[in-house]
Amino acid sequence: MTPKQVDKEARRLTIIKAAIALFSRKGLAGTTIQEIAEEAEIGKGTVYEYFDSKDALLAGAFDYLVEEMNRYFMRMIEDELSPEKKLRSLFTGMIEFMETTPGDVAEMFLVFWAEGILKNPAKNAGEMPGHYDLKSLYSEYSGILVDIIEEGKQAGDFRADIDSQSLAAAIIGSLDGLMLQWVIFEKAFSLEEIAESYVDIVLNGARAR
Amino acid sequence: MTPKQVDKEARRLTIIKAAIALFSRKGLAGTTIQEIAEEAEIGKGTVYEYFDSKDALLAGAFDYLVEEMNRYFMRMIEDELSPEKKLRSLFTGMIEFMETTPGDVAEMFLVFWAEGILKNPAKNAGEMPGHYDLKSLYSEYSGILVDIIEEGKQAGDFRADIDSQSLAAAIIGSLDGLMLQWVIFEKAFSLEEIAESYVDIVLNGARAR
Amino acid sequence: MTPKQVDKEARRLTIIKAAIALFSRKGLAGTTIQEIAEEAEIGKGTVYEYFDSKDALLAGAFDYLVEEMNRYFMRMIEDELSPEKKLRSLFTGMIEFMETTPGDVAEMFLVFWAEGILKNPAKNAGEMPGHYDLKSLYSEYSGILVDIIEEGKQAGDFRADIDSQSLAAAIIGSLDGLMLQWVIFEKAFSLEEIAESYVDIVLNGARAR
Amino acid sequence: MTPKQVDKEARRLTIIKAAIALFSRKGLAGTTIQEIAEEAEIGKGTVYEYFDSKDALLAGAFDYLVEEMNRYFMRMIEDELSPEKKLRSLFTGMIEFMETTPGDVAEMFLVFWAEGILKNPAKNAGEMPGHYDLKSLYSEYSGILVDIIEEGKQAGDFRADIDSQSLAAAIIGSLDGLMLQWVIFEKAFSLEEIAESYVDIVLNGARAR
DNA sequence: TATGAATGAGTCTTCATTCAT
DNA sequence: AATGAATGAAGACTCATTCAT
Repeated sequence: MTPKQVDKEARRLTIIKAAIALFSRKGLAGTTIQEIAEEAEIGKGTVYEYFDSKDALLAGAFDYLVEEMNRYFMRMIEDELSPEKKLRSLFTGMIEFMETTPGDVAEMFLVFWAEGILKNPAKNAGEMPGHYDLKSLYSEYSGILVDIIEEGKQAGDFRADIDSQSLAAAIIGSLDGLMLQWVIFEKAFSLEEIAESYVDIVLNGARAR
Repeated sequence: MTPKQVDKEARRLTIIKAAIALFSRKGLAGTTIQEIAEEAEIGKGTVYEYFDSKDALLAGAFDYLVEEMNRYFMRMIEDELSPEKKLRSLFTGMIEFMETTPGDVAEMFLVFWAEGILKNPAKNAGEMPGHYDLKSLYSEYSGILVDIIEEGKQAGDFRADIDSQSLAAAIIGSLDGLMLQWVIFEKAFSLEEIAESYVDIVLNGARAR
Repeated sequence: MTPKQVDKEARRLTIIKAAIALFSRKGLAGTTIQEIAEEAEIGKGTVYEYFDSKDALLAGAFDYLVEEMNRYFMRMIEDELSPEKKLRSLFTGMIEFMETTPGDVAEMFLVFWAEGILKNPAKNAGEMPGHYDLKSLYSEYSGILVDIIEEGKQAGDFRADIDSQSLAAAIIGSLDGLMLQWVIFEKAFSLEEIAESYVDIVLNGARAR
Repeated sequence: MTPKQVDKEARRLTIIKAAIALFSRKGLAGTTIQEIAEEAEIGKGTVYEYFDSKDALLAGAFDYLVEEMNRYFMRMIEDELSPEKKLRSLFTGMIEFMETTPGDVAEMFLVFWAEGILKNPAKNAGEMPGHYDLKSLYSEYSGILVDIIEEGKQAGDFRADIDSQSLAAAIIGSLDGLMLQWVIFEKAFSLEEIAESYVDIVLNGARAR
């Protein structure tokens, strides 16, 4: 009566992880479904039982990584830390996330950037099945940062003349830019160290005195 | 040397520009040589008279854009400006460059990032004919910035305890991150405005007082 | 024999009817086993409990429809009608059969023709598991017609110089051709009406006077 | 300046003939583009230089065969023959056409019927790139026949009470049904002979006296 | 030199069939 | 007996690259 019993959620995750491992190393176009199936140790057809298309798989990988990232960041921020501490732990959290999460997270985001923007449905009119939304993601994170910065301005920690939106954008951009250089230089430098100087400069510039 | 030579150079450029127009809109994998030929109003075979392969064409586009960018930035910096002015004009120049140069420069850099890193010969052992070198580019720009920052430290404009390397990286990363958000939000915000706040924060944090 | 047996037979029929509904609408190649299972409201695997293969299922559908058709026609002919009446009721019966039987019978026959002839084991040397036999079917029906025609010749109803075989073929061909046009014109004309004129012409031509 | 010189029209025809040879033997679904390419002695990709898809190729085959058929029939009819003679030569022409034209014309029409009706755009809502139109074809031929029959009625050759539309349909249907039986019986009987009896019956039934 | 016709390697995707539960 | 998860063979189609003209 009952068919083969499988933990579909677990297998779905296996496939996503296999996909991330390969996409992050060879890009979307450079990776075949065949390879993903082999990495996940399943048959090629099975991938299609869980994802409708290669693009849907990429979207699945996006959702997975974003959720992981959220888990990390929310933890960093939710406590009773001071606004400046919160911003610092954002950097720390991001670094920890990138170093802890298996697979090359940074490279994977590169892929999300390229695919998400170049295949943006708004630009190239046409369908884009299950495509993820970078804009929402960045808006969401920006909103969180704006709140923290406003809190800091209220508390008198940050200069009152600072535009929260701009600072939020600057911080997010710094994180992205940092990550980008990290992968460009093949992770040859310590992310912690440079992030430290990085955040010092940005926060120093924002600090009221 | 001969008049023919000039002609060839012009056509080479036409092809590169056609390629940039398309790569920046649809990505490398999403663009066919056929389309590039059409955009350049030449035959498909002719593309191969000027470039050995699609990858070589991408490399050609990279070299072209980098040269254009260099022209811009060197002009911004070569004068007798103060170190801080120089750093400011770096942002200004970048924005001007992106808004002036025909084609979607920012998106094109996205492609360079993704392709240049994911197909890095160092990672994927194997030949990578005519592949460009993001590392050298970033090193070069970093070096220029370090010189400016050192000059600023010498002059007492910047805090002495600042690590020039880190600040340089931070500035470059900021530019990249800014550019990235610009394309993510479909250029809906003013690059000038946000860059202004951006550079204020960074320089404020670096300024000695 | 056992109650289970009855149940199996009923389910077999359900599957066949589901298959007919789909094959007649989308063709053999255009229909998946999955769809048939869904239409029959059973699991995909269950289809294979009743039929060894998709081809066997087509053969099953053929046998089922032919039997239904036979039931119809035999009833039309078995009585004490005159030969001409019998021939007329053949047309009537065929029309009634096509309009009464659920599913698109006419389209289904189109599928049988195409598959039965193009995959004829005699032509494409090789096994053709469970393939039905159009030739026998047509021979059988031809035989029945020949008998009726002979009877009519004996009785002086039909011209003596008529070749029974040829007339039989002509009548069967007329029915098929009529059916074909009916589906080509998407059943936009009345089958009854045209069949009436049709049979008039054929019988008029055959009638002795 | 000029590329490889090829007679594109001739090559297109070669491909169509190869396709007809294979489609008529193994059906549409049973034939691969690879096989067609081999039959035409060209590369697989070349087929796609001439036809956008397998379906477009089938449509091309349809157009080709219909044109060939038209050429035949128009020749049969255009002269100063009597209406009855014209109808007779329609049968003759069809037989000649089927026996003369290389490839299995009759089987090919079977494929056109099945594909053209089952994939009819009107039924299965959706695109149907370059699909041929059986309805138009049959309408056109019906129109021609109606004209001939009307002419015959005018001339007093045919009974006045005959419905031209119906007789036209009956004649076309007869031709189709005849053709169908011919392929069902693997062309084991003489098409000429049976057609002769066939047309005798039909025309006899239509003849005024 | 310029061209586009030819090509086949390579890929996504489908789906009939199998089989563990 | 019933099921649907797994599978891989198979095939349509794409496109970078070659090369005859």
